[in-house]
Amino acid sequence: MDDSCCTPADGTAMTAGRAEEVAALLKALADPVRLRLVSLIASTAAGEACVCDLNEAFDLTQATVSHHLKVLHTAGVLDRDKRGVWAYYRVRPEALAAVADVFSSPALAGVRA
Amino acid sequence: MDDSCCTPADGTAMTAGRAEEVAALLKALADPVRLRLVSLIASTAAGEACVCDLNEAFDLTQATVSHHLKVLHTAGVLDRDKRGVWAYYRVRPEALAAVADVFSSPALAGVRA
DNA sequence: CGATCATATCGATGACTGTCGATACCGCCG
DNA sequence: CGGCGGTATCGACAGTCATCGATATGATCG
Repeated sequence: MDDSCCTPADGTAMTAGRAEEVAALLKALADPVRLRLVSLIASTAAGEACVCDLNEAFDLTQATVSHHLKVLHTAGVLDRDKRGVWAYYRVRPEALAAVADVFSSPALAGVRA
Repeated sequence: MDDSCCTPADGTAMTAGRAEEVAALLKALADPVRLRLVSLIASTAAGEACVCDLNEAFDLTQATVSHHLKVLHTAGVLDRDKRGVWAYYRVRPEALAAVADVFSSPALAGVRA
């Protein structure tokens, strides 16, 4: 009867609740436009970018870019700072680090060779 | 006229093409069920799991679990290995490492404090 | 105050996606 | 060979999402 089929999990796996959290964060980042937005903001010398610049970087409506920024902000990836007429966004490094941690953690990446 | 508003990007940002690639990978992972699937498989002693186990771990139809496995396989996150009647999936560590790398890279995470 | 400009919000629309039941495919066992 | 059981695929449906044009909000300038 060899091994029926199963190699049971050892309880190390991610809980359903944590999976929901991580999925929410990933969903915010799983879009080409939003990835480029984050990348653009992160690559500025000041560590922040104003919406006027971001609008011009894409072939999209101002409404659409604003929507993407809102999604990233709601997910905790970006911080908003309105100064005068202009709005500035900056990256929250903890959010990105959280993603890096999940996929560097032995529980996931540590599939021992 | 102070600083009109802009802090221009320095060309370090992610290209549109790369953003598409990364987004495709993230989209495959940005789902609670799929995250748990990957986690379950990665946490097995053998580094692989058969579909019969995975089906029982969720309150979902066998068709739905199979669909999620296909998405992960197509995205390059999982390897499939059909042995006899049973199908075994294992995690491709490179795929997860790729995600970890993107979000550890100075271009994104290196927003200096 | 009124005009103007930057940004956010709203409502609509077309595309995509997670889920299901049903069914097809394919090794296996008797 | 015929039936059985595990897995993948198909078609449908409901919910979500990216995008847009139009409009609201709110700060600045003349």
